[in-house]
Amino acid sequence: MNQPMKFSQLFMPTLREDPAEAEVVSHKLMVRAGLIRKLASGIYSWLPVGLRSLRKVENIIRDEMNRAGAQEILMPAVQPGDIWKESGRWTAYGKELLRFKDRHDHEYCLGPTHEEVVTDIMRREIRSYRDLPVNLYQIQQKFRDEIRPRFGVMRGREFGMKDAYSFDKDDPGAETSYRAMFQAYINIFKRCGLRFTPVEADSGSIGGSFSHEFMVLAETGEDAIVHCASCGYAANTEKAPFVCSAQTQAQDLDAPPYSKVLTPGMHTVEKATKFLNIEAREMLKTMIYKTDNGPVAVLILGDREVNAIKLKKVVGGESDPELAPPSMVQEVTGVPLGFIGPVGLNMPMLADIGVRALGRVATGGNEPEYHIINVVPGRDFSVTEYHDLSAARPGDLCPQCQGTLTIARGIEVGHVFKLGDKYSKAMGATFLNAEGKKDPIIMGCYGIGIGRTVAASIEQNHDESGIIWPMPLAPFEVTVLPLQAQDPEIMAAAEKLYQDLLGLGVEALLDDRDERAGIKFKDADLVGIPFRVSVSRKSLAAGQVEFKERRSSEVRMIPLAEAAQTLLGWRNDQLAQAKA
RNA sequence: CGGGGCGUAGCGCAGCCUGGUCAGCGCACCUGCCUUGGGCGCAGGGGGACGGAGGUUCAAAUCCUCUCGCCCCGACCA
Repeated sequence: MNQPMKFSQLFMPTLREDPAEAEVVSHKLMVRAGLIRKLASGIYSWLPVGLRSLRKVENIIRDEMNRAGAQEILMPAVQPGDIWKESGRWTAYGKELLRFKDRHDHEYCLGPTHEEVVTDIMRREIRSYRDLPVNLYQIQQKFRDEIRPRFGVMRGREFGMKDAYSFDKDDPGAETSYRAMFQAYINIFKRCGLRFTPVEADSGSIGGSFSHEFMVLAETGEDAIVHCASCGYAANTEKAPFVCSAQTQAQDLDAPPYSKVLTPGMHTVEKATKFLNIEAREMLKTMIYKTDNGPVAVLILGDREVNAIKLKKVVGGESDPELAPPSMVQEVTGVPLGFIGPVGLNMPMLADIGVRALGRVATGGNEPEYHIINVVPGRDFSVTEYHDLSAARPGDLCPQCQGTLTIARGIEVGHVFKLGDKYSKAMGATFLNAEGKKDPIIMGCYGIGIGRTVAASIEQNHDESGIIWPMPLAPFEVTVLPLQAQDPEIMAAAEKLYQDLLGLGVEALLDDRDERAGIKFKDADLVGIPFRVSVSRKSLAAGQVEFKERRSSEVRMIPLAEAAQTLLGWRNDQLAQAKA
């Protein structure tokens, strides 16, 4: 890693202006500072300086993964379609899976993830419970044909990822593996100098959640997370349980019989509630979803949105439930979009728990151009089951402490997930337990987006002048600037300091270009090297060099003779601090 | 997949509506002088034939058609 590097030889094409195509700071700065270049939409090359930071993230990950007992492997990027058919994902995965055929017309895909491949490895080799547990990981390029690549390396199609897979003989073992990875992730992101929070990504099943996302808090994050200030609870908005703020009410037995109201053209909650002069939450909307187990009706409060992930958990199946297209709605219910209601609807009806909080509601009339009012759940229709089906949102109650949830944005840099026996069962990865009986291996998977972690770090650490690397990710730790490069004395002093730093194991960059001081300063700021040391006529006359910290802008003079040693100490302080 | 925008020199852009010395500006690059602690100044210079294909026209960067690429927004909450 500590390759000597002089600026005059370094391939680091910096740009004075923002690239036209970049939207977010990290993308702009990564291009401007010469870390990356685009080849095609969502496909990037990493140039030397960017690669150095990328490698640092990788090495921190390796270090922590190895320490947690995982072993590194490398699996193929190209995978045969067969194993995907075995797992059932050949059809379930959707368009993000880039498929193609080889010359023999055999089907292949570019791996978006590697559950199938590792499971295949393990099913061939694992015989006995004595062979378990095992945890394997790799750092490799993945390909997902994203609908809309965005934000540079943050949501690319090809991207570097660390993925680990744990194999255990039973649930307690899998839980232990999960916890070890969870802790390793905390260590990793801490060492990367990120401000992050692990977030529950599963709607808390009994015995705790076994899916967490590691979110880096940033304005430009693509994910919304809900957060409770009072107890620290955090969860992905898509997955957070919805705690109904109102108490469950008894049926409103005083309600008059329901009655039809002509509501021509009022096919949205907004229009209908306005027309009926009621609040959106007093309206029950009926959504028809297409699921692997057939169409279902989902009943939910008018001001809420269905969370497809929660729904999937209830209905089961491989693929995500999708909202039924209008034609299908008509076909299944006999009613056009916008007027469906639970009364007289003959199909499975799942209701959100929020519905229970209402004694009487208005709903679609189940007849074109009609709504009905004074509908009492339980009296006028009965639902198949009540479930938590709506997406959480700010203002909801915290599921842990009854505090109020607020919303924040985050970048998902890591995800730990207990898979259970999904793949091992489907692909026949079994072992003989102590009783000599066959059991499926219990798996877990654990991913980290590497390039995304680099981008997230920049998103969190920058100013108007450029990147501000945290020491552990910095492509170079110190840059030495001879301000008058033509002056042999200055150049010699700078060169000596540079060599001394290298000798001490400090990653130094010597800006030996014959450029004006301003240009060197600008580039140093742009690239974000944490420590800058200037050697000039003025400073040299006093036997000193000028030190400037990128982050704090703090400037101080240090004696030239002790400079290397001093910088080493400060650098070590910062590295140690990141670990603590 | 739907909507919108863009493609002119390495980068950032103007020109297009109202076809005809419009191929131009800033930065970068090259040469020389100068300057030397925050992208310095002056002078000179090289580089593109306007994403691609086809068409209209006496004439096309400019108008039309197709095509490729890139970017943004949206993707059905009944």
